[in-house]
Amino acid sequence: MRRSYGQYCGLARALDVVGDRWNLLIVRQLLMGPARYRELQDGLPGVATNLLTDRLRDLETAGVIGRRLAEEGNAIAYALTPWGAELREPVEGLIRWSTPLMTRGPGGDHFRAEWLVLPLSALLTGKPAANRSWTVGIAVDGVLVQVRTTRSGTEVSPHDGRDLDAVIRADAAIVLGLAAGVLNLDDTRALVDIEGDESALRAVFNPPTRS
Amino acid sequence: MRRSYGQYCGLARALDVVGDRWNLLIVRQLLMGPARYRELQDGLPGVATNLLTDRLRDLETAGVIGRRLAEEGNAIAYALTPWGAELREPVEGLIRWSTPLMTRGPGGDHFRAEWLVLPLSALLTGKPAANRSWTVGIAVDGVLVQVRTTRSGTEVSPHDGRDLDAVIRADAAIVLGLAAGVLNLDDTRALVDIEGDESALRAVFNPPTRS
DNA sequence: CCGCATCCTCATGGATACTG
DNA sequence: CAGTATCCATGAGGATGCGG
Repeated sequence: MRRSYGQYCGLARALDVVGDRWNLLIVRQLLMGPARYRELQDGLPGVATNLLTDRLRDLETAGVIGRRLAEEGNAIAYALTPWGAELREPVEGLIRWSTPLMTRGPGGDHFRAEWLVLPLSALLTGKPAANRSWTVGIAVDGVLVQVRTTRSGTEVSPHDGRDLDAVIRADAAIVLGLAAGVLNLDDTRALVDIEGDESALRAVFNPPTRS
Repeated sequence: MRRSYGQYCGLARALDVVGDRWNLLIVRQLLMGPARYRELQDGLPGVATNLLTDRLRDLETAGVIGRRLAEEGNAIAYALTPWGAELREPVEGLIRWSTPLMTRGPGGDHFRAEWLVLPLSALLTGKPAANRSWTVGIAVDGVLVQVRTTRSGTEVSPHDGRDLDAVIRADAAIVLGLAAGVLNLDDTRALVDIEGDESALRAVFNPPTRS
């Protein structure tokens, strides 16, 4: 663990635990589900193996993650503890805050379509619910993410094979702009490829009752 | 700025901006209002002057804070930009997450009563509103923080001199436990000193309709 | 292969002294 | 008061080794 701030302040103590470099990105990966060491390394381009090991130990000691035997074979899987899973709220808060940084586009940065699951969840949750259920697919870089809106809320996940009312194919920045509400479908018509029932996409991205 | 993660991911880009050591603690200080260099240094025990200067420059370049002339004299004051002020949400999320780390008590850590304003705001906001307005004082280490509940919400600030319906004097850990709902007034009777209308304190700490 | 541990280099952080 | 300058300790990042 990096040197403690030594302050009796909630933010300082939270950062003593998850403020070290890579820690919150490890949590991001595990918020999408348990993962093995190799999967974490793949999802965190640039992390050194010694750092990843160190951070996993630190987070385990602090009670944020746990190690257990993976489903298949006798390998190790890492997963969030219940307390660790509660980091979803501040992590999604930071993701919402980062919207101005994301709508600039990816530049030369690494990108994995799986990284869209959390931002879409953070941005779409809390929007007014549609008057019926819709399941739409968002295709970025050949990866299909699924958004399901019901009257009780919105959930985002990798595509599980179920029927989709519509699919939109676009760049990540466009998708995030649509989800954040800084872009709308009409303005981006030339930049997106739509199949299926377009009203489903409107229900997801443009809340039905705006006025 | 520390080396970028180089990931087109909202969390990674947010951390590229505010993930460096001390950055979020500087934001914490500025969430309580604009401050001068000296005040920041005082509120961040242990920070080296070169680091504070570096971080202030980084945050200014990124658009999180701004410099302007202070009210008095020709000194410089630092303040959050509108975008920087939006960090309140993720910061309060981290503070709420840190509750288990805080109820252990301060240990040997530095403590300033002003640091209670944000946690109390994060923990008390969103609790069911009382059926009338109350203004209570919370005295820790001789510093008086004021909590005002109205039907429209709860606001926390340093005491501004107005009349208080009640005052509670206790250790910081007790106060945070009460605000987080892991302690209640009846269990901590021996550890707190109460003046004034106790029902005002119950309205603030123990939501009126629990069942 | 997977899951690390070790070694090495260099950038960064921290403490202190100093200056316009 | 509001920072610079300097020095040293620490941590990050990359390469490689190695047991199961």
